[in-house]
Amino acid sequence: MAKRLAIGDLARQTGTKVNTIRFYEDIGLLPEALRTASGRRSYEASDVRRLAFIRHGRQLGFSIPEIRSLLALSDQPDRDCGEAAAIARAHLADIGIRIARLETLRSALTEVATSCEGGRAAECRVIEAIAGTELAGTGI
Amino acid sequence: MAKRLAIGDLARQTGTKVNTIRFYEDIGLLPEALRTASGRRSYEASDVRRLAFIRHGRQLGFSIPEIRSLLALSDQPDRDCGEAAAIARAHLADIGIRIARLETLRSALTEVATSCEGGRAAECRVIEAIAGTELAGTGI
DNA sequence: ATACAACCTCCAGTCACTGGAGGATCAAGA
DNA sequence: TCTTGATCCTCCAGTGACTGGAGGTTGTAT
Repeated sequence: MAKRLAIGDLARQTGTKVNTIRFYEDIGLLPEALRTASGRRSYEASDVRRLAFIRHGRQLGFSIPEIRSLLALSDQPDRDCGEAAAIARAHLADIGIRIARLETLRSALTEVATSCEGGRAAECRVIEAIAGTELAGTGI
Repeated sequence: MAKRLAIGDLARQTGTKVNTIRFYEDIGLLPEALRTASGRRSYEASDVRRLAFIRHGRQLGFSIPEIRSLLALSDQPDRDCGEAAAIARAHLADIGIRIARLETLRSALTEVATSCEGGRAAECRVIEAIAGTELAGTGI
């Protein structure tokens, strides 16, 4: 039969802490794991993919409700594909905004990081640049 | 004498919530405010600048410990500012990774959205599209 | 004089985890 | 077989960075 993974294996394969996996199960992001006779959680490859997806999504700054809705996309039965497309489009708009914000942030930080020539903090342009940075309206 | 500001004025001038200002005082990011005879906090221009610095730093994604060390640097102008530049560079690297990931997600979702729109029983395998995405060389 | 906005302190809640106590179970070596 | 140490279990408390609210006081405009 297919090889099953203990929670620690799943944790190692996805770079997630064991407690976090149990937390995701608690809040319903991961389905309730099958248990061994002794009560230990037992996983398979699809759990690795789902959890990897969740972790990527979190690293990208999506909230758990947002990830829930992204996951719903692939959980959709085929007949609801139109709805899935709508969800995907809604996220696409959001992602465009996020990318734009991060690019604004990147250029601001680039200026901040490159302007320091070393030396005394009194002349440090990093601090000046942060003091003068306006990111108003970017929603960051 | 110089004009003093109430906490609400400081809040408006810096786009900060009143409770957040009190919180920053609690954790020592802002010095303990002077008080009026009736016990209300009273601020001056330097507090506006310090709080603006804190808020800008937060918008740039610096943690409170990081902001604390940036503030310490500008409070002690004789120290070396290489630390400030290092903090900024670390954030730049992180932002680069996030932008790359979001762009990957964008193209995957575009694929999902367009294939679903085709009307056929599309395969909305969002998890595989994103979970399997490896960003080589990002260290994650 | 009376509203009512703004202030005060203190505390609880949010989100997304993270860590630890206290106890059971498993796998490997002596 | 026994023992040791890693891993697992549940449950609960703590973190970071706020946010909001209760309950009470003060300032100001009419």
